[in-house]
Order: sequence, then structure tokens, then C-alpha cells
Amino acid sequence: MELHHLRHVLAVVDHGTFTAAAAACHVAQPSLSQSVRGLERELGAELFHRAGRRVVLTAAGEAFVPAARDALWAAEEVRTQVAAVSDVVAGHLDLVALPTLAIDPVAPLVGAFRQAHPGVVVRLAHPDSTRELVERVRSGASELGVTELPVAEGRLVTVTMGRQELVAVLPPGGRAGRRAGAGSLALAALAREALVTLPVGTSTRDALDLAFARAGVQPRVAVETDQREAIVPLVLAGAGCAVVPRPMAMAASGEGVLVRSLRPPLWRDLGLVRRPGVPSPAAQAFLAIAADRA
Amino acid sequence: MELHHLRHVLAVVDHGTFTAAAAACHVAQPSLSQSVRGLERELGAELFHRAGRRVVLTAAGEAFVPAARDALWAAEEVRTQVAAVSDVVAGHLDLVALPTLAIDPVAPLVGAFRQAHPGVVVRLAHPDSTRELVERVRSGASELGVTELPVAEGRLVTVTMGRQELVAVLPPGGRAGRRAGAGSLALAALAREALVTLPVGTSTRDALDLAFARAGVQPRVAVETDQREAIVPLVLAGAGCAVVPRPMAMAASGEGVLVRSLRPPLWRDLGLVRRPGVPSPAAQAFLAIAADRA
DNA sequence: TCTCATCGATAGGTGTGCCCTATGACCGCT
DNA sequence: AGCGGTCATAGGGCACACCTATCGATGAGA
Repeated sequence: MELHHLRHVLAVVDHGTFTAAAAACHVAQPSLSQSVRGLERELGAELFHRAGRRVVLTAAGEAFVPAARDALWAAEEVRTQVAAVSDVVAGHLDLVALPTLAIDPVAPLVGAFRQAHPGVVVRLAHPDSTRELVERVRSGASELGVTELPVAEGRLVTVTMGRQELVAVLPPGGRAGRRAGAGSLALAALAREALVTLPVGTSTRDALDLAFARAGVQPRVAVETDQREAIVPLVLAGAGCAVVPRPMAMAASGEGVLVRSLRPPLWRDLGLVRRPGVPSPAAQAFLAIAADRA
Repeated sequence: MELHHLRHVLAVVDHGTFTAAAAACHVAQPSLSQSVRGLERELGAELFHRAGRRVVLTAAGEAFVPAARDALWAAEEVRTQVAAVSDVVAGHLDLVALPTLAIDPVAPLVGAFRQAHPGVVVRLAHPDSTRELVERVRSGASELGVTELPVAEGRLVTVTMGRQELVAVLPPGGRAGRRAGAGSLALAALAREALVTLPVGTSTRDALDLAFARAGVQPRVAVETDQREAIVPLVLAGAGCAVVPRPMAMAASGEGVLVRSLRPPLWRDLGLVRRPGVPSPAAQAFLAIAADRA
């Protein structure tokens, strides 16, 4: 039993004759006769009384018709559901973003996307590392990844999204804050302070370590945690200084921490990665929004 | 889009790989790949991320799967509905019977059929004439016809069902009743009485006219009506005598009319007519019940 | 890091099955 | 009784789906 069988029988019901139904189905009349006959054989029941000039539904046919209409409607619903995803009015968009990028730039991008496409659910995964982020994108578990560039995976397509400054957040009234004044803070000076930082392997920590190495100094790690929510409270409590993306630092400045640029400035390039090929409509829409913001 | 496309995609979802899905569908792996690829082209959306060794559903695929399951379930429901009719547990049986035969033998037959097949609705049509009855059966509007034999339509299959006696019903205390006593009533004597009868063209009336003609007498028609329910009340009210099937007469005798056999006795052969070919399961069941009762 | 096993995609050949045209049988209408 | 129309059947042709063989890619294991 295939859908065209159902279509053929319903065409006969709706048009009254095999001939008219064949025309409506764009097939020859004998083809439609054979199609219906084959379905009747498969079902083991005649659907029509063939009474010369007119065809009349049998009891089996009466039972068949509404069920067949349901089935065809359900099949059409399949198209509708898929089309809704294609039209970015339903479905979901799987994103993965480095946790430090969740506040910026991911949050405003997702907000704009949701405004434009309220029917599409955004699923945002938080990888433990850039390696896991890349793996999720490459396997298709997530369609777009927001990460630091460059990524060590040549098979993925990369879209740059500008750069983000990493700045120091200092406890109010501390030595570092007094020394830096309202200006910037030398890396060497930061290296003398107790540091609250993420574990090795996270992108922010690795960028920071690289900067210290280039400056020829050794940081003093005081607290190492993978709980990002704890960093600002730890700084406020005087546990040490930290280095975070500027958007995150600005949000925390309202809580009392001091924000200082580093000297030399510490930047990192951000971008989107995706699998090669044509992205889904939802991903295309997200990419367009990201391009507009850049 | 055809049902096997849906089956193929769901097999991939359920088995995790194209290879396993192909085995489950009893097709080669490249065939299933092409089938899925073709459906994706038709829908204009990829359903799977092909990530090397593993396949992952896209957002469109996620939307596709439940809808496709619904559609396949609906298609299976088509089979179920038709099978229910074939198993005589659902659907309907279209009968047509001469009105004078509705009390007997149709009523007890339908009763027995309904006892055996409570899920099957019996639709009993009342034709105005044997010609209309035959036409309904021949066109398929009704599947079985209960009628007087023989029928003037050689293309229908006839099954005899025994014969039925036509008897006189007389008003209590009337002249005819006294003359007949407890025995039978000669046709010639009935011809002298006022008659309550159906219009010409009905089978009972035509049988009666034929009997009078053979006896060489002319009936005196007093009331001619196509309202069968009025006949017994008319007789009771003294409007005249009537000739009706014995089962109907026996039912009316409880209301006070006298019942007398005719001399010579007046019989008519009863039977079922149907279209040639294999009857529906419901009709077969009804025919079996009718054969048992004969 | 190299090899191997496995998976999906592609290419090319083949057969089944569907569709078409032509024709026949039958019915109903005029 | 002739005619138009309907459905069924027969037979040829072509498209499509299927199959085998092979390749490229990937991930696991040595």
C-alpha cells in the first residue's frame, strides 16, 4: 500500500468515475483501474461495486475512505512540519558556545534571533573545552559554534565575528587598583597579584597563560575554579584579581569591582564555526544576524 | 512522497545507521541512501547530518519523525478499518426487501444476523416495487434483495428461501367470515367481498390479481392504498377484506381480524437476489443465516 | 602514527513494474 | 437499434528502483 493508491481511490470517490479520476490524477484510465484493483487485492476486499456505468462504494470502501483521508492528511502534515522548519517558523537551532562567550556576543545574538523567529527554539550547549565544541559541531550535534579563533579543525567553515578584549577585574581598595589608577594595568603588575582563574584547558585561561609567557612573567594563581559564576564574587571578597571578557567585566562593575585594561591589551578573535555545506534555514538566519552585528 | 520513503527514514532513525536500516527494510544500503536522498530533495530539506560514521537528525528531521510515524500509523489504520469490515465486526450490510416481507422473513433474519455480528449496521431499504428492488441490487446500492421469485433479471443470482402463503383477513362478524366458518375461503367468495388492497404494481397485488384471473372471477376493489399500515385497521373498521402474507395476518389476528386460507391456496416463492461474484463477508454471513433457516 | 574495519556515497548495469495506447465488452440513453 | 461512454484487458515500452562493485572517509586499535 502506497500513498498513490489512496489518492487514486479517493479520486474515484470524489469524481464518481474511474475516467474522471484518472484525468484528475494525470494518469491514463487503465493505469488507475490497475492501481485500484491491485490495492483491492492487497487489502483482500473490493472497495467498489462495478455496476456498469457507475461505481458504488462497498461497505469496505465506506470504511476505507475516511481512514485514507486521514492518512493522506497525515502525510501532508509531514510536509507542513518540515516546511515550517525550513521557513524558520518552527523547529530548533542547536548552538554551542564557549561559556565565557555566553554573555557576549551570544546572548544578544540569540535575543535578536528569537525576536525574528519566535517559533524556533534555540538550544545552547555549553562545552567544557574548545575541543568538545569543535567535536559537537563536526558531528552535527550542534549546527553552529561560537568560539575563539582560530580553531584547530580545517574541515569546518569559520566566520569571523570581530574581537573581544580581556580585561582585569580588581577588588575595590586593593593594591593593584591603587597602582593602576584609572588607566591600564601592566601584565607584570598583574602577575604580582593573586589570581582567580579558570582551570588550564579553558580558552580564557590558555589565552591568559600565553600572554603572561610572552611578557616573560609567571602568574600567581590563588584560586582555580571551573565555576564561572564564582569568579566575580571571589574578586569582590578579596580572594584575588581575575581576567575576564570586557562585557562580563562591565556587568560586574555595577557590583563594585574595578575594571582595568591590560598593558599590552589582551584581545582574542571570536567567530562562528559550522560544517561545510548549506546550513539549515535557521542557521542561515542566525548567521545573517551575526553578520549584521559585526 | 510515498509511504516507503517514510518507512526508510524511520528505519534509519530507529537503527542508527543506513546500513542497519537497509537490512531491516530488506533493501541494499545504496538503495536506501538514494531513497532518503530523493525524499530530502523533494522536501527541500536535509533530514540527517551525515557526520562520517554516524548520522544525526537535523532540526527538519526532528520535525519529520513524529509526523511520519503518525502518517504510517494512519495508513495502517486504513488496513485495520477494511479488515474490520472483512471480518464482519464493523461496517454495514445493505439490504432491500419488499415491504410485505419486512415482517417475515426479513425481521427474524436481521435479528439473527445482528446477534451474530453486533458491530455491523444493517441498512434496510424499502423499494416501491420489485423493479426498484432489482435495480438497487443490480446497481450495488443494496447488496442483497429479499423478494418474490422469480425476478425478471437474469443477470442476478437467485437463492430460494421457501414459500409464503397469502391468506385472507376478514372483519369479525362479516358475511365472509360466517360463510367460511373455520375452514378456507374460496377465491370466488372473496371476489364478492369488498377488497382493501395495495395499488397495481406491488407484488402482493399482482399475485392476487393473477389468482383471481385464473379462477375466472373479477375482484371488487373497495379501497386501494399504498399505506400498508392502514390495511389491518381498514379491515377491522369494516371497510372490506384483504389478502396479506400469513405471518402478517397472524400478527393482526390478535387485534381481532379473522384469518382464513384461500381455496385454492395462494402461495408465493420467496428468495434472495444478489449480484454475481463473491459477496462481501457480511453478505456471506447473512446468506448463511438465511440458508440455515430454510 | 599506521593500519584496518566499517560506514555512507557513487557508478554502472539490470530487471521489475508501472504507465501508456489500443481494443474489447458492456451499459444506458436516445 | 445505434451510439456515446465507461471500465476491463492485452501488450509494448520506458522509467525507476534496485543491486553489485567500488571509492572515500572516518574512527578505533595496535
